[in-house]
Amino acid sequence: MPASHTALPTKERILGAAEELFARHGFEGASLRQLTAAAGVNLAAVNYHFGSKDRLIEEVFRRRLDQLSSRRMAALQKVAGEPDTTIEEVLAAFIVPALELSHDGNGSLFMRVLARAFAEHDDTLRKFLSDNYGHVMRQFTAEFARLLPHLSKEELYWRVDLVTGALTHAMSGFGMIQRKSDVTEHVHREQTAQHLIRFAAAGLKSP
Amino acid sequence: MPASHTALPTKERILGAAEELFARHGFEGASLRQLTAAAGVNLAAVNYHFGSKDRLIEEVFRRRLDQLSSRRMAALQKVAGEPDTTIEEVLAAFIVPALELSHDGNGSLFMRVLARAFAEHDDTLRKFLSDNYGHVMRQFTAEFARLLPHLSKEELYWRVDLVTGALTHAMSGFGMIQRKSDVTEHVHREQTAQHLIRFAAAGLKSP
DNA sequence: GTTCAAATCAAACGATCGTTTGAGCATACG
DNA sequence: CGTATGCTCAAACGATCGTTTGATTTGAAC
Repeated sequence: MPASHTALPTKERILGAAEELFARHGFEGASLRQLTAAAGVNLAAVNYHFGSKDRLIEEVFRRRLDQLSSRRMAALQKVAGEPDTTIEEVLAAFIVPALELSHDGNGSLFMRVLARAFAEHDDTLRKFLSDNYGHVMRQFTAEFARLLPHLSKEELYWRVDLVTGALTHAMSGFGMIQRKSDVTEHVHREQTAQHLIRFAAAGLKSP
Repeated sequence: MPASHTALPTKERILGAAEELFARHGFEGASLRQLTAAAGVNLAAVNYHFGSKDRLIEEVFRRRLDQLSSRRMAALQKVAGEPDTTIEEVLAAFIVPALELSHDGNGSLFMRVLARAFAEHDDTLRKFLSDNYGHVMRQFTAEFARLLPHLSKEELYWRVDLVTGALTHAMSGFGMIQRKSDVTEHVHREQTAQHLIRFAAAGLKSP
């Protein structure tokens, strides 16, 4: 049981420290000794609570992606299939939940972890992400296909891949983009979303 | 001196194996023992020829980026500053040399190494890349600024960052995109370049 | 107060890491 | 031939890795 003087239970503290160290040093670069020291827990706690380092990595993804995916799906359902839906609305359903995550606690660190997972062409990790969250990408692609009926299947996949690459890259760097002190965080997030949506929409719609 | 029956000298064999293993397993994930075994050389050869693993990593970048950067700069010089230059021409100067590299031997593996370097926010590596090859990015950005005078500095940086993110992501996956058997490699490369250029140009030019 | 399971702990496991050493081999030059 | 010189090699260095163990502590149930 968790000690009462600690703010968070051991499991949560490990997940938080893991997210930060995986973002900064990669999955292989961050050791369990650094990680447990940063979390203020015993070395053996990782294997006790998660079973192994690989399962801890999966839990780091699960904790954030469960929420992110369901928010994206919920936002998509509001516009999917409607007769007057715009590309920009679908992109907003994809981007805004990720931006909300980026501005919530250590969420921006998680976007860096996600960008690493993209760059690592690790088969095990890709299969885990595809099995558990692939349906989200398929739903969005299907909606883009409906709104861009003149594009061939091949052309559509190309553009969706380029959009996700650009957005993942951009959002993994959000921690560094300084918000000007004369705009509120909410306004800043709104402006960022507009940047990304305009750019991605132009790329998708290009003739 | 190299043994006469081996096709390549030890240094080249190490660089080739390093490129492949860094692409597949990352800089920390690929060990010198895997690496030297794959190259068919002795473990100590890395430290003898390169001094350390970190210096080997730098050499892997240097071998490809020296060529890539000079080709990009040469292509840019042909259109920079001219009165009738188009965005598409500047993007071609950036993209085509990278595509040529991707289709040359293990070049596509190097693009994956480069994508990893983007994802790793490692300060040492970023400084090395910025110090040695940052002038290329600055030249291209300056030319984009000339062709897109209505964009604010901030807006321009945003879009250039999104373009490089999308392109690096896309090109790191080229090894997997299957060329249809009824098109020659040259035609395939041409088609790929047109995909990327159209997408990026639309994003840059969006109002 | 006793019991019992969950949680934490220090310590050690074998494996692997990057790096170094010193002997041995090859070729080129005197 | 003798001898430098460039290179390769097996072996070992200390450090660190993920994981496991067994004892100890904790807190609630009875």
